[in-house]
Amino acid sequence: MTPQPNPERRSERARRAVLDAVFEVARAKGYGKTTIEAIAATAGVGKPTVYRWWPSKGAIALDAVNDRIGDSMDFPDTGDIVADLTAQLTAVAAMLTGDIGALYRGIIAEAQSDPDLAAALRATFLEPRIRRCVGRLDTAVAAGQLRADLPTRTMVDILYAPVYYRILLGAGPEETLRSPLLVETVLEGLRPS
Amino acid sequence: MTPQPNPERRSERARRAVLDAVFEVARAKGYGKTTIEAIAATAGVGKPTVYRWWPSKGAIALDAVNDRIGDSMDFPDTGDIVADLTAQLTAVAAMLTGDIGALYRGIIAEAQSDPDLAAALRATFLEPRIRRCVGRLDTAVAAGQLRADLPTRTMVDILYAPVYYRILLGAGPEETLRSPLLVETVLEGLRPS
Amino acid sequence: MTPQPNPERRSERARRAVLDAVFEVARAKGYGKTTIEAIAATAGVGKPTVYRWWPSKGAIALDAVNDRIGDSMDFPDTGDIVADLTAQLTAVAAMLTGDIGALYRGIIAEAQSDPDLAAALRATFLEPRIRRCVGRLDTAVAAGQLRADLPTRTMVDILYAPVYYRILLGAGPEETLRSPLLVETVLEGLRPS
Amino acid sequence: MTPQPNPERRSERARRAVLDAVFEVARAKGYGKTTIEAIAATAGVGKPTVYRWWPSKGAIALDAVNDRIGDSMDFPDTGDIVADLTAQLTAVAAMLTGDIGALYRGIIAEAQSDPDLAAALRATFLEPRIRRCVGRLDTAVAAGQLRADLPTRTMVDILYAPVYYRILLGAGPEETLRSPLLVETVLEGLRPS
DNA sequence: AAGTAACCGAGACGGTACGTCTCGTCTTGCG
DNA sequence: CGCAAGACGAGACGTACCGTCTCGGTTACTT
Repeated sequence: MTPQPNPERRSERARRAVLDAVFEVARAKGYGKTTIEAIAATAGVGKPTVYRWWPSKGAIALDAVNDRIGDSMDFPDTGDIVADLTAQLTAVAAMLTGDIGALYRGIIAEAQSDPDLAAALRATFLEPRIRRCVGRLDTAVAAGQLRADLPTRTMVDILYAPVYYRILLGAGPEETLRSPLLVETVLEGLRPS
Repeated sequence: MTPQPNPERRSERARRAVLDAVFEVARAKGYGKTTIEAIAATAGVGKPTVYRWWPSKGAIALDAVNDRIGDSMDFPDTGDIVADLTAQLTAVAAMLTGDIGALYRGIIAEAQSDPDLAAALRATFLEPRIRRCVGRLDTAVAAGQLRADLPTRTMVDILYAPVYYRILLGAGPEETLRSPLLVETVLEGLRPS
Repeated sequence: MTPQPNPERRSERARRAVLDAVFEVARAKGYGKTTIEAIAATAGVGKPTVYRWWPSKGAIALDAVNDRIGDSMDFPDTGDIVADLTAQLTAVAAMLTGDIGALYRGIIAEAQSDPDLAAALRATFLEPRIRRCVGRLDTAVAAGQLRADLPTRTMVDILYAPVYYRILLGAGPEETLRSPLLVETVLEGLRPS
Repeated sequence: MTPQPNPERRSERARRAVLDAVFEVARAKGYGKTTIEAIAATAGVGKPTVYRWWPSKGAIALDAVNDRIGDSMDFPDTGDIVADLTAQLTAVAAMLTGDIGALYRGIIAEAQSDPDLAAALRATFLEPRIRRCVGRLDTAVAAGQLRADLPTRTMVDILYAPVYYRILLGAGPEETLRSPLLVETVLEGLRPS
């Protein structure tokens, strides 16, 4: 979609170095004060190399987050939807308060005024995870564990929303991790009647 | 806390001009590309005047938003908690998708890497409104309209979270305004058992 | 002519620092490898300050040369045109082989593909000096020391040309300073018949 | 001297394409804005091929000028030294104001801060031509047409200098082509007494 | 005729400097 | 003494070229 140079000749070494560097710089100075200049310097890479492959700092960070998370946040399926959701949301909340979360919150912030980044965030990060969650919830609905008269997509929103809300609006980690309580409460509204 | 010059001699004209200018510039170029330089120029005000009274762009925007909203988003109390919450959340969602919302989302974004701004956002904007909401919910709990075994503070989080979540993670306006459905669903979980 | 900011508010400190820095950097690394970046850094001045007042490296160098030479190369008038010209041309040749000359040759080089700089070089440096030389030659013509059937302007060209020729085409200093012999020879052709 | 690859295997096609390209690019954008990148692209040649055979842009241009001029500027010998010099200098002045001249002036400019290029310019271009001129002048001296008490090498300097001087210091073409007058005047000083 | 060496095109790379933009501070009159 | 105006030091921005370095591919010699 974006007109890039020949990706076959791309240097894997440089790609790795940049993705690692964005974490390192963000840890040292905070995401807001992270500059592409510093990322390039830390990675031992020329600035044009960075700009050749990524359109913005946020795009680098998104790549780095995706790369680091990989499939490690896959959705569990033990048959118990409450336990699965609690486990998953706790993992997400933990992620959001760690190193990766610092980057991730920066990405969301930057996406507020960068539509391309917002689209990439949805397409490469949110949608796949939402879809997997939707799949798990569909199973639960089929098993009669959740009400059937509400789109599972909407359920996902209701479940994840509090976690993001608390992180982005500044709740401390301890509060965030009360999420088990949240899950149970929200699930009250999702029980089959 | 911040060492400012004598506020009694402050020019009200300059204050008004700056608060109006931040809206005008943000509307014209987007919050992300709004610079203090442009705000000062549009306001017909010297840059030092801006820096004398506000520590950052976000602080100006927060002042402007607070100034413009005033008490207009006060919480209704018709006795019907469902109607009141629906009305209030719809109003919030509408605000977040308009001119003010653009600024507001910018403030939240900037607060991700500016702790001072995050604190100011909580202290001058969120907390007062949350407290008013908590008050209304306490009344509803007392009236037996809501379950009593959950802190009303947590209820507020669960109710508002989906609105913010959808706005900040890029749902379109149409989706956002499905919030009445959300409210009802969430309230299912808050009903007294 | 060039639209600059208000020159009254210009910082004399910054101006001096830049003019000195161009000499220092050129001495250290050669004019060709002198960058505006290095000039600004050496001067302890921001790059925009440099670009605010000068359009190019050559323009800075030209200012610096003019500033340093000042009136020190004024034309002598002892009544003896041969002695005066010899003195003057020797001084020019000496200048061209020293620190100032290194810069000056760089300016001439840069002017080859920068018409604005070429114009500035003629207007602020060459023309005033040529005019003073013409004045001296006119006196000599009036005194019958030089032929009257040749424009004194052309005489100036013929007299100065060999000095520049040797410097720019790479003659060493020793050769250049044979200029007394050159002057005498050229003057043979300028004697009244 | 410079360690090059086996010249026997050199691609004549690439050589020609580069020498032609430097003219084309310089005509289109001016010598100063001519880049090796553009030369290679215009020539349809890889950058390493250029760098393999030439150390700098100036070296390419010098090769191109030498290649294009060839022997076409050979010195005439009609027996009349005044006519021969006038013809020759007029031809040089004409060359210097044309396409080749634009390149040539660029080479001289670049040579001011590139000693290798300066040396190559003298060795491959200037010296052979000066030597041929010296030969012609020696003949004239022997024929009693020129004074014998001045090294003919110096005479060459005095004769060519005004042409270069006017071109390099920015005199317009019309002035430059007054060179016949110059020649006569200068020759006054070279006549046998 | 096959093998092989080296030049070729293409173009990504680590860099440097460019000229611009915006920051937040400092300086200078004006009211 | 706060104000407008705006120059300043600082430094990141995104771009253009630099000169180097792989890559395959294509000659053109060697065996």
